[in-house]
Amino acid sequence: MSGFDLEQFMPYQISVLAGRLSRRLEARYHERFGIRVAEWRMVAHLSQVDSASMRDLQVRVELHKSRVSRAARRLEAAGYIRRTQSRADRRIVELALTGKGRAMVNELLPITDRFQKELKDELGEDHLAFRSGLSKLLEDKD
Amino acid sequence: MSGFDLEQFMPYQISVLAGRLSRRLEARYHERFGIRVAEWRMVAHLSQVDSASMRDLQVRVELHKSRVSRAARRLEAAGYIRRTQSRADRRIVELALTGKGRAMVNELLPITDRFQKELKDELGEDHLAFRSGLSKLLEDKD
DNA sequence: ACTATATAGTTGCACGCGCAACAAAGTCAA
DNA sequence: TTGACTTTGTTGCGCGTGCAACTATATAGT
Repeated sequence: MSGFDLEQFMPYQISVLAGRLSRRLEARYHERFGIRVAEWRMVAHLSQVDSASMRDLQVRVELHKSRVSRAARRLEAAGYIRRTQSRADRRIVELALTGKGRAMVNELLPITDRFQKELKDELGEDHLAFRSGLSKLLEDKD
Repeated sequence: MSGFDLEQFMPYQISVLAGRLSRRLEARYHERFGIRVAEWRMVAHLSQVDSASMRDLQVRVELHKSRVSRAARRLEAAGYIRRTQSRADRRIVELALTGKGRAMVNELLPITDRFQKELKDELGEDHLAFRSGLSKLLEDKD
C-alpha cells in the first residue's frame, strides 16, 4: 500500500486533460468535416502561411512525418488541400489550402475561438498563470 | 491567410505537452520494466488499494475497458499482478500486485517523485496556480 | 565530374487502440 | 421459476500510428 497518488501526479492529470479536450473539440468538427486532430492542426497552420512543405508542417504541428504524410493524403483526397512538387527542390512537396479548405477553416475558426473562451472561463482567476505555466513547460524542446 | 494561431491554442499546447511528458517519463521506466503508460497507471493505482476490479481500475485510471483488460493480461504475463475471480460475484476479476509488482512500484516511486519535482521547478512561481487550473479543467467529468 | 553524405517524403510492417458485439453472471419482477 | 434487463469483462475487426527501411533528389568534398 503506502502508495502513490496518481490523481495528483501532473503528467497523469495533463494526459487525461489532453485526451478529454481533444475528444470534446473533435466532437465539434469531426462529424461535419470528416477530419481529425492531425488534419485539423495542419489546416490550422496552413491558414497562416498559405504554403508549407511537409517538413515545415511536421515541425510546426509536432507530429511524426509519417503521420503528416498520411494526413496530407487524406486532406488532398477530401479536396481541402493541394499538393504540388516544388520546382526549386524536387524533393519538396508544397501544401496549400484549396478554396474548399479555406471555407472549412472559416467555419472552424468560430468553433475553436469559442472553445478557447470556454476554457478561459473555466480557469477563472488562474487563467494567466496557467498559460504562463504552460509556456514554461513547453519551453524545453524536449 | 488571416489565420489561426495554433501555438496559442490551449488544447494544442496541452496535447503537445502531454505527449512530451509522457515520452519523457516513459523513457525512465520502460526499458527497465517493459511496461507503458496503461500498465504504469494501473500498478500505480494498485499500489494504493491492494485489490481492485477491472471496473474500478477502468474508472480510476481513465482508460477504456478493453485497454485495461489487455494491459492486465500483459501485467499478469510479466508477473507483476495476480488476477483472481471474485467469489462473491463471479463476473468480477480482482487484480492485486504480486511481490514482484510491489518491488517494481518501489523502484518507480522515486522516479516519479523526482519527475514531479522537476516540473514544479520548471513552473516556478506559477506552480500553485497551474495546479489549481488543472484541477478546474479536470472537474467536469465530461 | 564523381562519390559520399544529407535531406524530403513515402511505405511495409507490427502493434496497440477504440468500438461494437458478445458471453457469462447477476438482479429483479411477476 | 422464468424472462427481461443490467453489468462485468473479453475479443474480432478495422484503423491509425511509429519505426525503420527505402527512393529520389540535392549538396559537399575532392
